Amino acid sequence: MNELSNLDIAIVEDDQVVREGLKDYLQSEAFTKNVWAVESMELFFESISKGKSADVILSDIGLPGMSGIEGIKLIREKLKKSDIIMLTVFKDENRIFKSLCAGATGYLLKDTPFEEIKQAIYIIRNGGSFMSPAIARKVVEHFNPLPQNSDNNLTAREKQIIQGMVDGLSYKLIADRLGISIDTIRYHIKNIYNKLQINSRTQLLNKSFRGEI
Amino acid sequence: MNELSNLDIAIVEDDQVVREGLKDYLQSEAFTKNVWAVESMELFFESISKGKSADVILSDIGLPGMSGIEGIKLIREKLKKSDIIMLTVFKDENRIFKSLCAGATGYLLKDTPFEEIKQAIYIIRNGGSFMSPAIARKVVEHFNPLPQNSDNNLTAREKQIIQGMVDGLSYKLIADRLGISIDTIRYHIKNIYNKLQINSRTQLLNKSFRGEI
DNA sequence: TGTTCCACTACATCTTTGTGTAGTTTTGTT
DNA sequence: AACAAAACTACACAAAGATGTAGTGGAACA
Repeated sequence: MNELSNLDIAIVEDDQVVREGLKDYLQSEAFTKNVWAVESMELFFESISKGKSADVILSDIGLPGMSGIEGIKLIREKLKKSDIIMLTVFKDENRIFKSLCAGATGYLLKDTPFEEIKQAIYIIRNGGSFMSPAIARKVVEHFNPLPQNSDNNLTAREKQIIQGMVDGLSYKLIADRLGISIDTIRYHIKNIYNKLQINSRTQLLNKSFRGEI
Repeated sequence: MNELSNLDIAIVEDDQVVREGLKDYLQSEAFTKNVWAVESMELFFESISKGKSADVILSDIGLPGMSGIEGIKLIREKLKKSDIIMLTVFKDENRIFKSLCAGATGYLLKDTPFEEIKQAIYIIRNGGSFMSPAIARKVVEHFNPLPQNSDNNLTAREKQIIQGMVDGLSYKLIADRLGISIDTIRYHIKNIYNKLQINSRTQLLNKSFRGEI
């Protein structure tokens, strides 16, 4: 791993103990040039517009005024080369994915030891990414959701029809594909929609994309 | 972090040096009960059916016969409580996401030091997850893809119409929502489909779900 | 003023989708 | 054999979707 130096680090954290403690720790590290800390996103942007810079931003989510997640989006536009690491108590999937979708490159829980925060900064500035293990688990499980509830008891034929729908085929083309009549397609679709309690192809597609069928 | 003990660990790796080296290392660790190694997935399943067990499976991807990824899917069905960690040279997104979607709970690159593999096992068996930093970066960036090519130049109004389509609304309901006539909806949809070179709502939805618009 | 882009509206027409009703055949189980 | 479930087929009809043609008005710009 390459050595780092001269990093400007910004901390956005409303809890004073954490803010000052982390600032003191990082300031004492040789790889940092300037470490500054503010208690809100608004103050962060104010400092940026006054000329302060930040290679790495450590940001809480629950902040007074603008939330950390909202702040990321704006940071993403203004500071293209900065890395944003969430440092927060929140471990719900909603906030995890909103943060990642907004552009965070790291996600650490609040109880992460300072030494590990430093390691995460190293890793991230070297092109990698780091998440607290529990966060990484949720991210990994996002890609392999638990087997869906199959009590909608679709038959094999019905699943074939659904696939044709998802593939964007008209009833006629699905019928051609399966070698049956278009009226049989309609018959099956009637049953499918009843089982799934929907009444349009769009709803079917939404369910499919969400992994519900 | 809780101490672990009595773990059965299986290694599926066709490179003999890595396979034996890793087996020797893990066997010497106090938290392992039994460490066994095979050179293919087929042999892995053969051993399982003969009564061997595995709490953690360390698996390569490029294996003779059945690939590691195909193996995960089968393992996922047979061994619900096992953790599968990929240990591989491949760092392409295709394989990363296929592995995660198949159910892997960790993903390590081949050059990961043995000590770090051990730490990853600890983390994963304690409910977390661990990925090599470069892998984690690709996973994180998956959630914040680069800004999409916007040269389909949809107008603001067209985007509103698309949103109504994605929400599953009929033309009539979209018209109601926007306070315009249904003929205007049709007019916009004609333009939208021309710009996107599609001709059905399903194709529009597919593009939307893929993030192309 | 003229041009371009955008939004809005209307009409016409054909295709596709969705739902109800009715009946036959096939397959699997008891 | 009887029964249930699944699959297949047909007809009817209304609503929704897709596409072409035509026209008006507003905003921005040269």
